[in-house]
Amino acid sequence: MKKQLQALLDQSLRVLESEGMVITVKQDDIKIEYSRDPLHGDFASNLAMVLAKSCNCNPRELANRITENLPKSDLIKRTEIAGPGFINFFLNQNSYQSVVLEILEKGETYGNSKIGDNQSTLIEFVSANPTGPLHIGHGRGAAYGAAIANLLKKTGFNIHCEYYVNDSGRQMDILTVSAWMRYLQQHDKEICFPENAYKGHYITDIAADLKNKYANKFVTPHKDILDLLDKKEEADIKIDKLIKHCASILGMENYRLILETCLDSILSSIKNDLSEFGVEFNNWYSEYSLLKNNSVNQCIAKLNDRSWVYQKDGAEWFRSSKLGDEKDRVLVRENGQKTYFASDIAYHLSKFERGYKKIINIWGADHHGYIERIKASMKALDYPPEAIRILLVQFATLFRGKEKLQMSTRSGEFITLKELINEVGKDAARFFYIMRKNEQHLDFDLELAKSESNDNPVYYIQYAHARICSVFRQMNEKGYTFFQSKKLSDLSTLTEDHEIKLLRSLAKYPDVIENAAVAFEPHQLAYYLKDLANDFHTYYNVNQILVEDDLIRNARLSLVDATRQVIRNGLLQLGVSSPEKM
RNA sequence: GCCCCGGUAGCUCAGUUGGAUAGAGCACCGGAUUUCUAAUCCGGGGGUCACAGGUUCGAAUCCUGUCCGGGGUACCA
Repeated sequence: MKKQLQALLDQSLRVLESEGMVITVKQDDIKIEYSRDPLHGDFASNLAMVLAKSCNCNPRELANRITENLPKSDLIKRTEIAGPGFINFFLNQNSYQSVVLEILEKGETYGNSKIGDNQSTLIEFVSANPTGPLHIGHGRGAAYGAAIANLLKKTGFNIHCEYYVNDSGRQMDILTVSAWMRYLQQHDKEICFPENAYKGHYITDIAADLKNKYANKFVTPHKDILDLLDKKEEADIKIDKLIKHCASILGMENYRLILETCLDSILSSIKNDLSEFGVEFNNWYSEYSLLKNNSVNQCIAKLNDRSWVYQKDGAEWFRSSKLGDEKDRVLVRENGQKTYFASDIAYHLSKFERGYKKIINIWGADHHGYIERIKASMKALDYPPEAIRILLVQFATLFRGKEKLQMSTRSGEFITLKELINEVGKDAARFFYIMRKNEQHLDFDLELAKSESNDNPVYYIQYAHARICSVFRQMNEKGYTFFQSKKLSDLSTLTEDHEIKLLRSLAKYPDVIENAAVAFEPHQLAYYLKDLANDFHTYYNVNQILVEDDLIRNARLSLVDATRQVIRNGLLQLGVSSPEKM
C-alpha cells in the first residue's frame, strides 16, 4: 500500500520534471509514513518539505503542485496539505478491506518479501563453549538469533544458521581434567578437587559415564597428583601442570577419549536444550577440525605471506593496529599454542570461502572488543569487512519479583536455560528475551513471565488468537457456516471505526516484518503484535461477530480469521506458539 | 585514560531511522459487557525526553562538550 503511494508520488514528480523542475530524489527516497493522528489521514509524506530547498520554492506551494499532478487512483479518497507542507492521504475504505482477501489468500506467506534477493547469508549465534550447560545468558542470544534468522528468511534471504563449537584449547583441557579428577574420586575418595576446575554436577555425571564405559582404564597411581595439588602455587599454574600430567600419564589416545566423552555429553545436552527451545541449526562447526586439517596454520601462513605477521617476545603477532584495531594481537603464544583468535580468523575465512555473501555474528556484549580485530583480519586476507555484521546482545539479569538472582559461572551456581524453560515455559521465555532491544540490558522477571495474568504480554497476544478460535467453535455450535470472503464486495460492511483500525493494523504487517528484519530488531514485531492484539480485543468487546445477518457475519468472520492468521504468522517468527484454547 | 551501549511518566520500556499535540504496560483512581472466553475493554491523573550548546522550516532522534549507570580494554576463552 505504501509502495503504491510512493509510485504515485514518483509519477507526479516526473510530470513536474517534464515541466522543467529539478527533482533530486529517487523513488526509493520518497518517504511515506503511517499517520499517527487520524486527523492527518492514513499516510503522510514530507516530500514537499524535503524538496523545497533544492527547488527553491515554498513547501506548501510545492505540495500543492505535487498533489495536483497525482494520477487518479482508486486507493485515494482525497489528499490534504497540512502544517508546514505535509501531504496527507486519506484512503478509500475499500482500500483497506482488500487486505483481508490478501491475507486469506496468502496465508502463512502473508508478509513475505523478496528484498533479500536470495542472498546467501550465514548467521552464527549462541556458540557457547561446550564446557557446561547453556545458561540464561545464552538463551537471549539463542532467542534473538533465531528470530533474526526467521525474519531474514521471511524477507527473502537465503539463511544458514551455524553454531561454532570451541572444542579445543585450554578450557577443553580444564574440562577434561575436571572429569578425570571426578572419575578418580569415584575410585579413591581421598583425592581433593582443584579449585578452578569445573565444579558443576554434570561433571560428576560424565565421570560416572566414564566409569561405566571404561571401568578402571583411566585409573593411575595418583601420588604425583596429590603432591601436585598440595603445592602452594597459583591455581592457574597448578591446573596447567595437572593437564600436562594427565596427558602424559594417560597418553594422547586416552586423553582424547576422555575429552571426547565430555564433549559428546555436553554438546548433546546443548543440542537438546536448544531444540526444546525451538532453535535449530543447519550446521555445527568444529574449531578442532580447523586445527586438525591445518586450516589455522595455512591461514597464518597466508597472513605471513602478505607481511601481516611479525615476531616479538617469542610470539607471533598480527599487525591489526594497521587495520583499524587499537593494537596488534597475538596469533601464536610464546609456548607455541595458537590463540583462540588465530582459529577464529581461520573460521571466518572459511565463511567467505564457503561462499557466503553476508555474514552475521551474534555475540555477547562482552566480546565487543573482538569486532575490530576480526574485521581487520578479513581485510588483511582481502575479504570485505563490510560483509560482516556483528550484533551484540547485552546480558540478561534474572529477577524473582524484586529479588535479583546472582549468577556466577565459576562456582557452577548459574541458572540454566533448561531450568528457565521448565519454570516459565518456552513461549514466555522466547518472547521475554526479544521484547527488549538487543543492545539494552534485560531484566527478566521470572514471576511475571510465569504469571497467567494480564501483566503478561505473551498471554495477551496468545489469548487474542485463542479467542478467535473460540469464536469459530461457537459458530459451529450455533449452526452457522463460514463462507470465506472471496471478493471485495463481500467485505463492504467492514466500515465501523474499530474495524477500520484493525484493517489498518493488518495492512501494516509486511512493513513491520521488513523493518524488523533490516534493522535486526525483532522487538518491533513483538510490540506490533501487542498492538494488534489490543485492536482485536477492543473490536471484540464492542462488536458482536456472530450476528444474524449473513453478509455482516461472514465479513466479520473473514476479518477475524485474517487477524488470527497474522497473529500466528508473527508469533511463529518469534518462536512462540499460537494456542487454540487457553 | 581510551572504546562500546544506555539515561524518556513512580516502575519496566517503545518511539516508524529528522516530522505535526512524546506513547504503551504495570502501579494508582474511576467505569463497562446477566454477551462469541473478564487472561477482555473504556476513561483519568502523571513529563525540564540526564544537562548545556550547535545544525534547520522542524530535534527525544544528528554534531560537540559535561554528568550518571553498565560493559570492554590479556601471549583467557
